[in-house]
Amino acid sequence: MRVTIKDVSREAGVSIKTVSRVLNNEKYVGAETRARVSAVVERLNFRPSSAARALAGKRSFQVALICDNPSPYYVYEMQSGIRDRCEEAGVRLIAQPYDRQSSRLLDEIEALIESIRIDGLILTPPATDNPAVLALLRARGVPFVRVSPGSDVGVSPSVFIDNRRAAADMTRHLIDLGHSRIGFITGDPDFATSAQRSAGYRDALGDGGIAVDPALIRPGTYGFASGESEAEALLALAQPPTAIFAANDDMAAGVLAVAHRLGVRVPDQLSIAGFDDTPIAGFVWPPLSTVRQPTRQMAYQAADLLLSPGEDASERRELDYAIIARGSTAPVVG
Amino acid sequence: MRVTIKDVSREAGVSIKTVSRVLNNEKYVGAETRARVSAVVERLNFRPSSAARALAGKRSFQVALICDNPSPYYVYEMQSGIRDRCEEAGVRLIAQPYDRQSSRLLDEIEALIESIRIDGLILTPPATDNPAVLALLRARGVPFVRVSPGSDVGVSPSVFIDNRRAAADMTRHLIDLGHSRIGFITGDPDFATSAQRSAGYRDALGDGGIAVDPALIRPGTYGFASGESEAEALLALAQPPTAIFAANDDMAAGVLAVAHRLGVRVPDQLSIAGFDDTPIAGFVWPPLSTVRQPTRQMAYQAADLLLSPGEDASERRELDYAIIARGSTAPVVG
DNA sequence: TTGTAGGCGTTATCAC
DNA sequence: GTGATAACGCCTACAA
Repeated sequence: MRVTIKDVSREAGVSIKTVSRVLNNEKYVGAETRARVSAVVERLNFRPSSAARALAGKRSFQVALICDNPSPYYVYEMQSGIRDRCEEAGVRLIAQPYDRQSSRLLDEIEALIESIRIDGLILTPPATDNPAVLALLRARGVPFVRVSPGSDVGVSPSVFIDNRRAAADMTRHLIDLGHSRIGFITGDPDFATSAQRSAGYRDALGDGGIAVDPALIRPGTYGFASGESEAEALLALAQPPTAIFAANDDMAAGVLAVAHRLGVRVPDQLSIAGFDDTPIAGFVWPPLSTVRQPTRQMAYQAADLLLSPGEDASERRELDYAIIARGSTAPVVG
Repeated sequence: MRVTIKDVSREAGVSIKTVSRVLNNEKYVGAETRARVSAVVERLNFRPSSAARALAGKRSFQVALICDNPSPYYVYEMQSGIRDRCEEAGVRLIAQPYDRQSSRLLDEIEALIESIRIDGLILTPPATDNPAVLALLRARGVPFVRVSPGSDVGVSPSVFIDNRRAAADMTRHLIDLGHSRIGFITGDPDFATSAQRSAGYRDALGDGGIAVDPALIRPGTYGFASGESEAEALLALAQPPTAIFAANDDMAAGVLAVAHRLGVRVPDQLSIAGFDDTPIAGFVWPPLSTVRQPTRQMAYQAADLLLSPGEDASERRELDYAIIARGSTAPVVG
C-alpha cells in the first residue's frame, strides 16, 4: 500500500498531528522533533495525498490559468512562467481551459471553483475583462489576478504594460523615420489591448501634427491572416501608406508576406512595425520593428501576486517594454 | 455552504449511494429514479468534489502530459488537443511538468503518481524514450501512452508518423528538383525523431545513387539558433550545398535567415526544406518545403488511447504526414 | 510543544 | 434496484 502520515508518525514515534505540522511548516514544533520527522519523511519517500489534503483542509493546492490567446507563443510563455512559480510554491497548475465561448467559460470556471476548489485563478485577455467572469469570481470569493486588464482595475491585483504609450512610441519612431502616411491594423476588439494600442497610434500622430486618416486604420483580429488581408487593402489604396504598424507581430508577419508577394521592398518602400507578444519577429525576414512585451516577466509577476498576495488587494504592477527599432532605413516612396 | 451529495439525496428522496450511482453512470438504477436524481442534480447545480472522489475512489480524474519541446507550437497543439479530449471525458489535465532535467522529471512524475494519483500519463519526446521514466511507470502500474517513441515500442500504446519515410520523401523531392549536394541539419540527439529523420535522408540519397558526404551533415538541436549556425557552416564550405534540409522548421527558419543575411537567393540559389512540427513555415518567406506532421491529430489519438484503452496494450497508431513542396524552382548554382 | 477526537464528501462493501 | 456503514488520508479544533 501507499505510505501515509500514519506510517511516518509510527516510524518517528510522534503523533499524526505532529507530522502534519512538520509537513505544513507550522510553528510550535521542537527543532529536534522536526528534524526526526523530516528524516523519516525523506526515508519513506512520503508524499501527502493531495486529495486528502484538499478534502480536509481549506486549500486545494491547485490554481488555474485562463488564457486563450491567438498566439501559441504567448500561451506558452504565460503558462511556463506561471507553472515555474507555482512549482516553487508547491502548487499545481491546471491546464488552461480555453476561452472559446464565454458561456462555456463561465461553466468551466464554476466547475473549477466547486469541483476542484481552486485556490486562485489568473486571467489573461480577453477573459481578464469579462464582467461575468469577474462577477462570478468576486461572488465566490476566489482570489484572482489579472493580466493586462482594460477596465475595473480596482477589483483585483493586476500586471500590465502601458500599451498605449508603447504604441505611441513605436508610431513616433515611424514618424521620426520620415513617414507621414502610416497604416494601422488594429487587434481583436475583444482584447482591451487592441483599443489601447490604437489610442497610442492616434496619440503619436496627434503629437506629430499628422491628421488621422480613417482609411489608414484597418480592423484586424490579431491573426496572421488578418494581417495579410488588411495589408492588401492598405496597399491597394490610391494613396497607400509608406509604413504599416500592426497591433501585433502575427499580423505584422502577414503584412510582410503580402509585401513580398506584391514585390514591395521592405523596408525601402514599406516600413513594417509590430507588437511582440511573442518571439515571432525573430523568425521573419527582413526584421520588422517591434514593441517587445515581457510576457515571461508578466507571468512571473502574476503568479507572485496570486501566490503571495500583498497588503494591497488591488496592487498594480507595471512592467517595462522595449522598442526594438529595426530596418530603420528612411522610406523611398514610389 | 456548498451543495453535497447529501443535499441531493435528501431532495430526491433516495440514498446517498443511489445518487452516487447516477453520477457515475452505474447500472442497476431504475430509469425513473435516475431521471429524478438527475433533475435534482441539475436544479441544485451540484458538482461533486473531485478531492472527495479521488480520496474515496480509485480514480483521480486527472491525467498529465509530459511535453518539453523546443517548439511552443508543438506544445500548444499537443496540449490543446489532449485537453479537448479530456474535457469530453470529464478528466482534468495537469499543466505539463517540463522535462528540463531528467532527475527532476522522475521526481515530478513520482509526485504525480503518489500525491495526485493520476489516472494516466502521456509522454512526448524526449521523455517518451526515457528508460527510467518507462521503468517507473511500469513499476507503479500507471497507464501511459507514448507519442513518437523511438524504442521499446511494446511497452505501451503509442502514436507516431513514419519520420524516416517522411524525411526520405522530402529528400527525394529535393533530388527530383535536381539537387545532388543536399545539406542536412540533424535535430537534438535526445529526440529519437532526430535519428529517424537522419536515416530517411540517407535512405533517399542511397536510392538516388548519391554518396553521403559527411561534411554536409551538421548537428543541430531543433532550435532556431542552431539552424543559423549550422547553415553558416554549410554555406561556408568550399563546395556548399545547393539545398539544405533541416530536421525541423525552427531550424529551417534559421537557415532562411542566414541565407538572406548572406545574400543567397532562396530558392534560386538555395532550396530549403524543413519538418513542420509547427505552423512556423506559414510565417516565413519565401516559403520552404516542409513535411507536415499532424500534431493535433496525434494529440487526439494519444488522448483516446489513454482515456479508452483498447484490447491491445501496445497498440500503435500510425498517422499520415503530408509533403508540402514549395519553392520548387530548380537550383541555380553559382 | 504535543496529542486526541471528529469530520471533510465521496466511493466500496455488503446487506436487504 | 436500493440503502447503511465503513473507509479514504489528512486537517481543524480543542485539550493537555
